[in-house]
Amino acid sequence: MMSLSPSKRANLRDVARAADVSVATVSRVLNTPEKVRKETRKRVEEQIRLLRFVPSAAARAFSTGRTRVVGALVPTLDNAVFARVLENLENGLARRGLALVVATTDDDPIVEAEKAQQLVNIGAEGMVVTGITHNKAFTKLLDRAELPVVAISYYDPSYHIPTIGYDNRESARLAMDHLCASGHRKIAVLHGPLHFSDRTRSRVDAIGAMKTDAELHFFHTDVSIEGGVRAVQQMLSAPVEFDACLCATDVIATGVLFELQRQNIKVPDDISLMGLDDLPISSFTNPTLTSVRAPVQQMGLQAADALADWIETGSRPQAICLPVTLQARQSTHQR
Amino acid sequence: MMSLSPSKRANLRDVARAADVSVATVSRVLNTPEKVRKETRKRVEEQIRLLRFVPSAAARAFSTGRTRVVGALVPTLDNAVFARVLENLENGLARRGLALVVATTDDDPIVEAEKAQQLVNIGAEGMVVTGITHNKAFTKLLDRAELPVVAISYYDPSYHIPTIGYDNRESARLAMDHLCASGHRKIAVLHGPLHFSDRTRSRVDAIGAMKTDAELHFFHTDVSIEGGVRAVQQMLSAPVEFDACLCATDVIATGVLFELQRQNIKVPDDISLMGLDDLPISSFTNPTLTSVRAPVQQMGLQAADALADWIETGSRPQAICLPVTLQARQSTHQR
DNA sequence: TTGAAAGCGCTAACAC
DNA sequence: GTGTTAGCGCTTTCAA
Repeated sequence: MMSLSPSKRANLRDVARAADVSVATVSRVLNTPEKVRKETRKRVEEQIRLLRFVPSAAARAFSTGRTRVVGALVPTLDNAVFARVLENLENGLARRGLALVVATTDDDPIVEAEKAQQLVNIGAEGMVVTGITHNKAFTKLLDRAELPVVAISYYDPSYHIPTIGYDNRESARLAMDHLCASGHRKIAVLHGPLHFSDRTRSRVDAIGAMKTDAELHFFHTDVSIEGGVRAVQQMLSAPVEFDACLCATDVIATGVLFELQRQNIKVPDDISLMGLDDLPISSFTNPTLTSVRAPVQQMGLQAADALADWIETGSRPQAICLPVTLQARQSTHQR
Repeated sequence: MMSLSPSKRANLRDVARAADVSVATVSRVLNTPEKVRKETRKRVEEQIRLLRFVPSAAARAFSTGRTRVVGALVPTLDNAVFARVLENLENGLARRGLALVVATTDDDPIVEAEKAQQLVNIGAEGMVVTGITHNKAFTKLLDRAELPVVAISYYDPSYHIPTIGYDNRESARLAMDHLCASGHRKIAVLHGPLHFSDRTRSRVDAIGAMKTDAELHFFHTDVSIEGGVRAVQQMLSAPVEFDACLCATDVIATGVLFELQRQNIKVPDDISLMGLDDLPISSFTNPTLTSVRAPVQQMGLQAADALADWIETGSRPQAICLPVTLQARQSTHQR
């Protein structure tokens, strides 16, 4: 049997006509099959197959007002910590029947605002953003669109968007406490760009604000293994002999470790090294890397649930602060 | 001035009414502002602001038939190689005004088929899938939906979906050639699950099919750093003294390197080590890790362009085979 | 259990 | 440059 308009995709009406039922019935077969008499249903399903009918998602979204899509704005996927967050966000959202659109911002608020606009344009029902540093255009957009939005990787209960994250300052403090308690007094702090990343800023600020008799020197580099490698040059050419190096992320710390080893500088004998975030790799380097664990898995899942609840019930979630925990390993030791 | 129906979001008609123009004019202000007289436009824009009007993405998608969303099915984000592919896919698609929905499959064809259905349900205009191993439900779905779909990370010009990737067999062969040419004769091959990943299968098959007088032993483990760590135990408890270890991915090789070092086994003096994929980390380990580069960045960008072209022009792309290149580094040497 | 019909909010063809 | 209007394909009352 041939279709009469061979080039066009079949729609509900075509199926209804072919099965000799109303469009309402076809719609029911699709959405609430149990409400349709078995014979009728069979007949409709048969025609659906024959006509290769695929319901139009756009029409459906239009009719129901739901796209089942939410967006996530993250700085990059090229850092394992965000990739892991996303993996868990996606899993959590999928369970709730929501699809995840990923947009990378490179930690640039302007790009972020643009991509956020795109997310609104495609009809995202909610959004996950990273941190609490956003520009005016972004804030305005959210305000207009009135979307459920949660901010992750940061905790600030007073922020106008619910934050579901952890205390970056606390994370840095735990690290410093660990280093100071084990007798380190000359500490190099290596971190990524401060300008756009509030995570980095919080960590570095917290370190600077601590009352300690340790001598602190701050070095700035890229957030990448290579960034860590390069930072070692800076650190070694400083007029100080450091007994510890604290990196604002494990990614940098990994690079530092590799470069120190390459230069035959022993960790932790010559210098203690620690990172923040606790990536999976940190458990396996030689020496294993002391770090402070950021609860990315929980964070991804809880953000997914909170956002899904918000979208479904309209009730705005409370901010959540997940605990960070020191993971003392071999790369630091008593001085 | 108060809205008369305070609880409902304004639509085009409301704005038109308020600005005393027709809906068409408002639509033009939104889509082709240059076609509207400046004064009129100002008036409309004013009302858009006042009424906090946000165009309905769903209605727009319905009307134009375009969602501007494409989906990507990848095994996981917890492997840097896929995270990098996605990063580049997203960048490439964003340039073309397309948003990327990410769905992870865990390399399970059943999950893949389900998530593909979800992608169709949300109205994806196209899809990127990983590899060419898919189940019946998946194939049927694509057949029905008639979506533009490209397969990445694999090259097979005869496959029914255009592949944009690289030759996994060639990649493995380059590695083996390198090892054999430098005199290695007892080679341990470490790889992830064969069942679902055609990339792994191709690599392992190609190695097995080579004419070589080297003695090959195959070991199976998880695709993770920890998997590499554990595989070392297996390898060492085999009744053979290996002079080389070839890992089907750098992720595993990284774990192997760490564990060998921990056990004080020297790479490459005691055993040569190499991986496949060439992750960024491989350039910085000690010793640096010999690998074969998979062109993930190019692949992501080219897949994005090919898919965007296909969606826009309807012309199906040709398969593309990107070159893989040996990156000889310190972890392998002449025997 | 099924059908008729009223939208949902926008775009675009056409008329003025 | 601007207005009128006919859809787009589905869901969802309300009646029968």
